[in-house]
Order: sequence, then C-alpha cells, then structure tokens
Amino acid sequence: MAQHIVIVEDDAVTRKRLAASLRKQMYRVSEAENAGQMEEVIARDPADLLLVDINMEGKDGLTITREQRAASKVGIILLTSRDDQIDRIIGLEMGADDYVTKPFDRRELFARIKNLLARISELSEVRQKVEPVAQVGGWTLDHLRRRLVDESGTIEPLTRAEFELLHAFFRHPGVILSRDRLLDLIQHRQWDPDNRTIDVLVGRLRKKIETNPSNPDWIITVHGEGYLFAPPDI
Amino acid sequence: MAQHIVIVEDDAVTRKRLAASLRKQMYRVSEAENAGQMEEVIARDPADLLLVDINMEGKDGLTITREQRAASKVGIILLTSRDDQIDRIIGLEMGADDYVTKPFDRRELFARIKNLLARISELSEVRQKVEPVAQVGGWTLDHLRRRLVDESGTIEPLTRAEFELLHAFFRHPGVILSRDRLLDLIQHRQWDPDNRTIDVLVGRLRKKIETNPSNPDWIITVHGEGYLFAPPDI
DNA sequence: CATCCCTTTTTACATTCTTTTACAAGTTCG
DNA sequence: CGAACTTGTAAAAGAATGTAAAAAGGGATG
Repeated sequence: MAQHIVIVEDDAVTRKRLAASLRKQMYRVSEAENAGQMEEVIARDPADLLLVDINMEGKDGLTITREQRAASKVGIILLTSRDDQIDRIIGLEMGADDYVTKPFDRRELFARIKNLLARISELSEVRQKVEPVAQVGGWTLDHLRRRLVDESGTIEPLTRAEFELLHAFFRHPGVILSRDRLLDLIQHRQWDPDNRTIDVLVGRLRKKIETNPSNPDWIITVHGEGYLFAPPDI
Repeated sequence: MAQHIVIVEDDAVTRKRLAASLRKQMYRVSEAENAGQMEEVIARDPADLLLVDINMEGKDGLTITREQRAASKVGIILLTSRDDQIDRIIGLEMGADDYVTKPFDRRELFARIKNLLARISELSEVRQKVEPVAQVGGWTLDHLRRRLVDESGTIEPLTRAEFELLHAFFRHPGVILSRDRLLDLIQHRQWDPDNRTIDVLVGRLRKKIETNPSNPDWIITVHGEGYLFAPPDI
C-alpha cells in the first residue's frame, strides 16, 4: 500500500497545495493543522513520514519532533524558514531526519521525501529469507535468478511474466487456479472476460516445459475454470 | 601522494586565492562552489580535508559538515564570519574539526590545516586497514580504491558511476531495484521515464563482471520493474 | 584560456517482451 | 448434431530493454 505522509502545518494554503501535489505522486496524504489533529490522524493510521512546520501556534515543530521521535521511528522532515538555522540544528539534534527551508523548491522536497521513505522502508525491510530454489519433478525453479533448470543442469531462460506465472503454479500445485486468480498472483491486475494474457503465457510455458505441448502433463486445462499445475510427485 | 584538500566556497575570489596559495604549499587542491560540486570531486578523489564556507546558497556548510561527518572521517575546517559565534559552536558540535573566522589570517589557517592533516594521516594507516571491502561471490569490491578485484587478484578498474552502481547492488543483493531507486542510490537524482543512464551503466558493468554479458548471471533484468543483483552466495 | 582525454549522459535504432487481436479448434449441452 | 461458448495460438501492436555511438561535461595539461 502507498506510504502515508502526514503534513502538520497551520497555514492552510501551503498545506493544501503540498498535499495535492504529494497525492499526485501517489502517496497517501493526511493533513493536520496542529499537533492535536496530527495525533488523532496517526492514532488511526500510523504515518511513515511527518512533514512538520517548525513554527506553529501551540505545540511547535520541535516539540512534536521530540515527542514523536521518542515514540517511534517515523521519518520526520522539518519545514523551516531560511534564516532559522538554529532551529534547524536543534531539530536535527532532536531527531528530525532532514529539513527543508521555506520557501522550498518542490523537486528538492520531493527528492528528500522519496529518499527518506526509501531509507525507512529499507530499515523495516525484514529480509525474508526466500528459499533459493523449488524442485518439482525434474525441474528446479531458481527463485534468485528467476530461471528454470532441468535435471541435467541446462538453463531454460524465462521472461518475467513466464517466471511469475510458473512461480504461482509452483506455489499452488494440485489446485485449480482461475485466470482471475492467476492474473492477480502474477501482477495484481484486474481480470476482464476477454483478457487472454494467461492463456498465451500458459501456451509459452508449455512449449518450454512439456514434452508434448499439445498434450500437456504439467499444466492441465480445466474447461470453464482455469488451469491446474499437476507435477508428477505430489 | 600529496594530500587532497577540497575548498567549498561560493565566492570565487576567496576560493581561487586560497587554492593558489595552498597549491604553492604542495597540497593537491580542488575547488567546489557548492555542495554538489564537492560531492562530485570527492566521489572521484576522496578528500583528506574539507575547507567549507559556512554561509552558502543552497546546501550550507553546516549541512555539509553533518553529511560528510556521517559518511567519513574526513577532516573538516569551517570558514565562518567573525560575528557568527553560534554557527561556529554548532559547527564543532556537528563534527567539524576546527574553524577559522573570516577575514582570516593566512598563516593561522595554514597552521591549522597542517595540524589537522598531520592528525589525520596518523589515523589513516589504521583506517585503511579497517576500511571495509565487500566480498560477494568471487568478487571483492574495494571501497577505498573504488575498484573491483577478482578471485585471482586481477584488478578490474571501475569508473565512478560504475562503482556507485555496483556498490548499490552490493548493498541490496537479491532485491529488485527500480531504475528510479538506483538513480536515487547513486546520485540523488530524479528519474524520468526516458532516462536510460542506468541501462547503459548496467550494460557496462555486465561487460566487466559477467562471463557472458548477454546472458547474465549476476545482474538480472526484471522486465518492467528494474534490475536484480543475484550473487551466488546469499 | 584552449585543447585533449576520459567519463557520463543522451540519442537512436535494434531487439526482446508483453498484451491484444483474430481466427481456428475444441468443448459443452440442449 | 449444432449453437454458444471456451481455449489454443500465430501474429501484430505496443512497451521496455540492449547497446553503439554521438554529444556533453569536467578535469588535467601546456
């Protein structure tokens, strides 16, 4: 799901303009005009990144930074005015990750946002130890290099779509999978009745793995329902 | 080899005058009029010492200090104006090694430079030994010298961009990285759909590290998504 | 400062991959 | 059996990638 950015800024014009352009970049954006609103928002939907104006009525940006940093590892970028160097430094010492000076350059701000979000998601990225290979029948699917190896070690290269589809089959042996489900498994895409992508891909996979593609042993057609991956050894 | 000093100063007069007199003292001197230029310079040829003006358009001296200090143990001397005591103090807190106030006395500055460089070179032997090299498969990526060494010890020189890209790959093995992300990792640059820089660089890297560049084992293309670094031993 | 050399980026075109289209062939069920 | 529907598949269209070569930078040198 899209990453969640919360803008905390009491000037409505700046806030809304910023929110609009961030939404255009496909971020999920919430707006708060003060610390209280922000807390409500993130209680409901935790933020990945806070964009906080340093000068606000009530609880200011530095206080927010200190409090949030103590509570979580959310990314924090401060919006400061150009001449407020001291605030900037203190902000960083309090745990903000970055700052931009107002009036800010859009592209610079966006670059910093993207950058920080990437760093953050890297940290939380639990390196899921994927099994490097899956063996079925005589075939070995090399997950790491996304290719297929036969018993003798010969490499059968797969395109991205072929690999994704075969991978989906390997994960669901002996189960009938609808075209809809398969399309979802390989690319999170919506299926519509005259989408023939899966059929074409099945045809190509059969050419690569079946002894006799027109009389398949591995990928079986189930008329009206979908396809069934039927490896010999399950 | 002579020690490398980088002057980061946007006033050309001050900068060039300083550079000239430092060159007379047999230092290797590079000039940068802003943070971007500085980064390019030290990417190509790491600095022993940065001389940074604290007041500059764009990224200022304090920011540079913070960033560089986080990345390395390079020596940093700040050039401050006489009345900016706060900046000086903050600068030192952020990790600058020393500062001089403008207008500065030549002999004083040179004394401080000599002093700091001496302290650094004392450390540098130790630092070189612990300087990390990354080993993956049969390759060793030498961070210090920015080059690649194979199992037999043969050196494969890399250009700056090639090194940065390979370094990014080394840091993210087994993960699909989009072109956007890669460009960000190697130079904090915005990606646009018809930027082919990454593709070209991947092509060049493949020529250097793949047995068969048109059938790569290490850097795998994932159509529509990006590239995947697949070392044999993760 | 002009010039050279090396690196990086852009451009242009060839190639490959994905999806769609079109029609042939197969299946179901009255 | 035959109409209605589903599947197989070649081939076209549309995108993305590979890559040589031109253009643009950038630093070094005289």
